[in-house]
Amino acid sequence: MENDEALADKNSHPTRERILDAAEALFARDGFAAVSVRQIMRKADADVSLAYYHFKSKRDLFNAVMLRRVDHLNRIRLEALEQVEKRHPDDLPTVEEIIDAFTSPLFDLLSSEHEEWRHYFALIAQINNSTEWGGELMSRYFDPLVQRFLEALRRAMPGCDEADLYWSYEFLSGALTLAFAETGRIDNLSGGVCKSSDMPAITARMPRFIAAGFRALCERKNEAQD
Amino acid sequence: MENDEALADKNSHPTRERILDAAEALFARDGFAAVSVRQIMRKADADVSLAYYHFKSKRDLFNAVMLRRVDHLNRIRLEALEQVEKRHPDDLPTVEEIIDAFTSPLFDLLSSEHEEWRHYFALIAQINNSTEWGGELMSRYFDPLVQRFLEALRRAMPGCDEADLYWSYEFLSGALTLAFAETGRIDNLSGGVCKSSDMPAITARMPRFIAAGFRALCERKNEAQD
DNA sequence: ATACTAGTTGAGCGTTCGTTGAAATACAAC
DNA sequence: GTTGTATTTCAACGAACGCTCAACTAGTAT
Repeated sequence: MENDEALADKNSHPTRERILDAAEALFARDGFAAVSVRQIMRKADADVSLAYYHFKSKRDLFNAVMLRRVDHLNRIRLEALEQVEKRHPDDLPTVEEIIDAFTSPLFDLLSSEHEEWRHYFALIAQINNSTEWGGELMSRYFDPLVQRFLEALRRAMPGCDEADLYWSYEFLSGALTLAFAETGRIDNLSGGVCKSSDMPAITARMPRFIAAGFRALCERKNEAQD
Repeated sequence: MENDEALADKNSHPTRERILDAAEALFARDGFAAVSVRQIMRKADADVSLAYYHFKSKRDLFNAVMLRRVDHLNRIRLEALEQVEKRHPDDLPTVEEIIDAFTSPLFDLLSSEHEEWRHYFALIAQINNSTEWGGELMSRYFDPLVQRFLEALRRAMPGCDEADLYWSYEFLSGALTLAFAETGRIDNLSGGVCKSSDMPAITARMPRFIAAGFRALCERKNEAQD
């Protein structure tokens, strides 16, 4: 918040993208309200008023930061699901395979050299857990894709109760966003045994954990419904 | 952010508590940085400088908001765990029972008339998913209690891998905080089938979902460990 | 009544906020 | 070169920020 970080190379990218990169990194670390436009432009190595020339306002800049990545994210996740379904021309994909198609594209983005996505996922975690923006923004960006995945899950678990399915997704969403936020909490709790940034460790565990949860809730039969 | 909400009855509570209540509600809705001290004191119906008399700074006020509830929270959760263990003088509690002891005290707080806790949980959700504060603050407040629960889980799942256990808790933590944040996301996604504020619906589902996840990760045997 | 402390008030310090407008530059097409 | 458009610079607006200080009131004890 106080120290100016390494500022962007002025000739490496066009100004508009440098602003988006700087805003993404700062919003992700400190949140929308805690970051000033001046701070962003200092990091982007450009004049303050350029933020209002390329984007109309601070809020619109925030939206632009979000929209730059959300389309690509939705596309590769949809492709992963279609890939899984193509692998099952006759039978149906399992719950594990569907959850894996939902999560593994994110792992791929973080395992690669693209540091940029790390900031984006930290930002998503903040928004998802925000009372003021969470419900509306996350729905606007991701609900169509999520509905597509829920449809696949309904087929994998026929007769599944609708409320059970939606709540299961809520639990998945919470676990996923926190794990990707890399807050360092697990580093402290485990005394260094686990590291927030250890993506392979998450890849190996989350689909199994989440799929078991879905099964326990949505596949239960002949039981009282609270 | 713009409209001043119903301000507190000046004679109902002492000033110090009115400030804490107002700060809690506003921090929970808009986040630490988005709320000004003036805004808080307007809602508390008290002069700005009283915030700096009763608390030293905005940041210290925030800490006071947190500390007011965290002790009570840790105490009733510990009691719930001890209650479960007392119910098993000879054998061990099941994973479901331990998870239930971890979560059901929260449900009780929200199911009762105490609207105040609702704000607090929304605040916790923000902090837990914050890159800058999440790791440190959450550990400081909750790690001793969490360690106590993890110990019980180790006994319930002997031979459990340590990393599996810590990651399982990370998933639990994410699912729990999002569900309690009541962001309204599930209302949108489900088209009204589910409601964020429906605590009985969560009570009936979360322990089962989470316990199944723990079991799937920590009870697996004779498998490759990536 | 006096003295002491806890609590409250209102004015205002210096700084930063989001945002804007006019002037300057860059770079293309004619 | 001239025109035109896209981008950049610089200075500044009013408003709000976190915070402080000296004065004032309320209550309690001597």
